[in-house]
Amino acid sequence: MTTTHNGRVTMQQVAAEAGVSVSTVSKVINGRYGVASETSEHVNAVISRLGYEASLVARSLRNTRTNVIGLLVMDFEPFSTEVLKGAADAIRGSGFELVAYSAGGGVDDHIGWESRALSRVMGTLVDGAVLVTPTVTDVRHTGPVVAVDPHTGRSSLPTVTSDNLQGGRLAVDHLLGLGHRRIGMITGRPDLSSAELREQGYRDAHAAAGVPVDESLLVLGGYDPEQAREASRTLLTMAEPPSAIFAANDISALATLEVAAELGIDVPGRLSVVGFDNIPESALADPPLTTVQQPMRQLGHDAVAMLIALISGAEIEDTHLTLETTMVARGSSAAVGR
Amino acid sequence: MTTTHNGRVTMQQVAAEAGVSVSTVSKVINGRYGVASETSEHVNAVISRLGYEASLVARSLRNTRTNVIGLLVMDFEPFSTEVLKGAADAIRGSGFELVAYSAGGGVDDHIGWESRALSRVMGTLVDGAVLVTPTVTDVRHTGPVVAVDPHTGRSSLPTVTSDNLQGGRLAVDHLLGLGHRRIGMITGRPDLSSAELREQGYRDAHAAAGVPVDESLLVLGGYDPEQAREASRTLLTMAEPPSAIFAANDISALATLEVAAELGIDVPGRLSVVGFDNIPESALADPPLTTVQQPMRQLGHDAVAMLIALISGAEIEDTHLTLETTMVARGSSAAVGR
DNA sequence: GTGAAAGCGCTAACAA
DNA sequence: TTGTTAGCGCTTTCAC
Repeated sequence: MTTTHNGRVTMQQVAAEAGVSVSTVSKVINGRYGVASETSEHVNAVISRLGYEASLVARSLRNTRTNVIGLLVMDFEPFSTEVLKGAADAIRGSGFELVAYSAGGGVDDHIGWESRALSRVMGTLVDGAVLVTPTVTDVRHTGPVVAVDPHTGRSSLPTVTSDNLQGGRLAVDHLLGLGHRRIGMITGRPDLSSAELREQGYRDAHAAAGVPVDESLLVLGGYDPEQAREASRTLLTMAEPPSAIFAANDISALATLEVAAELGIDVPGRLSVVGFDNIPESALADPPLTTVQQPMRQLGHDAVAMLIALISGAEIEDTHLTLETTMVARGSSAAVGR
Repeated sequence: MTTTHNGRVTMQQVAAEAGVSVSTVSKVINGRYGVASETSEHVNAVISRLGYEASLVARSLRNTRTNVIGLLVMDFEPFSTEVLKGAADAIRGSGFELVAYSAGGGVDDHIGWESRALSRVMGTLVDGAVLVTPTVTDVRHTGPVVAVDPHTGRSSLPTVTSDNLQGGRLAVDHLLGLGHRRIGMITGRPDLSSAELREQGYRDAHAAAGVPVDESLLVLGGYDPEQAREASRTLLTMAEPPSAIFAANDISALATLEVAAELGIDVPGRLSVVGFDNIPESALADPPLTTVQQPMRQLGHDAVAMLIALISGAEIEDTHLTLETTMVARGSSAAVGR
């Protein structure tokens, strides 16, 4: 009995043990016709005795179809894991399996990680992929792909996203309604359409209220906690600091809360903070974060549903889904000067 | 130029385009010696022009080492995704990539999914795997494996888990301290050591306080929301219902909260509820859930760290890590009869 | 310095 | 009904 480098049981070994050829074993496993029921039973017995299971990799290499869907993320942070939960909801009972793949998040990988990840898995490991916050508009078309929270610009990819413009307005209208007139913004990842639109919502809200925008109050946060800390510090140590800050995502808002605490600034007494996403962690903050809720799980769910339809060759009427956002008022925002 | 069934660019195509052989392309990619720098440059140019990236699958099939670590879960629910976040933390900068694989969660897959998943990926796709809440004590040893929140019984696998006995005691001591004497328990998945120990903690706390345990007050919840709803209903519609319920995990506690609301039972006025895990969602509940915090991300982090050490062939002193739990009092528990 | 050939574990067309 | 063979995309001897 030949043994592989590692302990894995291969089809070879099953065949040898059962005294048949590999192809017979293959036929038994895949339920192909033309195998004597006796042989079949015997082979199955050997299979379960040896605990054999076909290698996903070898099978993928050979077959066009793998029945595996990939969810490609740059990193497993709160947003992408919420999307993942939704994707898992949609996978259940679909006959597909889900593989979530993190490209590693190497520094130089920041741009184009999705093309690389896609090339590595598409067509071999997975039948299609969901890309979460990709850094490019287009990927060389290698198979069915759906983007969640896509890159700016007209994308040729099917996309699923939240109504970020509306969300941005919601957040800033909330603050304006509380009497704030000097509202800082920690902006998001400039390459993502979501960040662009949230900022546009900020501007629209100001325009609608007739409040001029002070450009110095917009600081880049890049959806990144470290950058957002910097940005917060910049805003809060200005000569004339804002009385409220709208952060483009919850991670950034949470960073703002930390910086405010470090600087001894009372929230919401002297500073109101509003985030975006409503990641589960936001409710745990002190004070609990006021934020714009976007349906992250639904994003994942709908993206997978669309992808499965695409893989099945269905005609999709609308390949650009936009989901609603809602305001969630918690303890981090209050009327100005209260 | 040969084209594959799907749009993927293969090494074949790169070789053809560059006018060299596949093996030369392979050498260039892997930085092997014995390639003219001129050729190398040319090939690299073609590679980036075509956007080629080696297929993870084909490469895995050929190589023993893949530098990919697998995290195998039955389903992506709050607990496993928290573990995943921690695993991602540990992966960063390690040189490994992370693939999270959900076995699909088919009904008949409930037992033994991990053996199957493991066979499918180990030795080909991944160099080692973290198993989250496996249903078996032992897996045929196919390579480095670490279990998080393992099965009951002495496991031959390295494990990382929380101090569930202490956690169970913490929860019930908390309730006893509030004056509760009739405390129901919604138990967890009977095959998991965590569930067993949490229940033991419940019993120990009672014994220490000299309060007898009413066996009819322990109902199976299986860590499952649906089962936990049933269990809650059973407990709350008893002739003499408990004044407090300790649920073996937050998912179950959240279900209890729902059932209580449906039955018009005020929490914490007439019923106190304590969970276990402190998943982010627990703080969002109404009322916010009192719970035992276990370091889920740390579990994932430590499991991956141990796994990497194992893969590197390091000698591990202690292969059974146990992490501390702490009590988090929120709004769902209060003094009895208040 | 380069390419031809074998083989990783599997499936499918074809022969026996 | 069964086995032989070729080949999926890649890496690695080993000739040239």
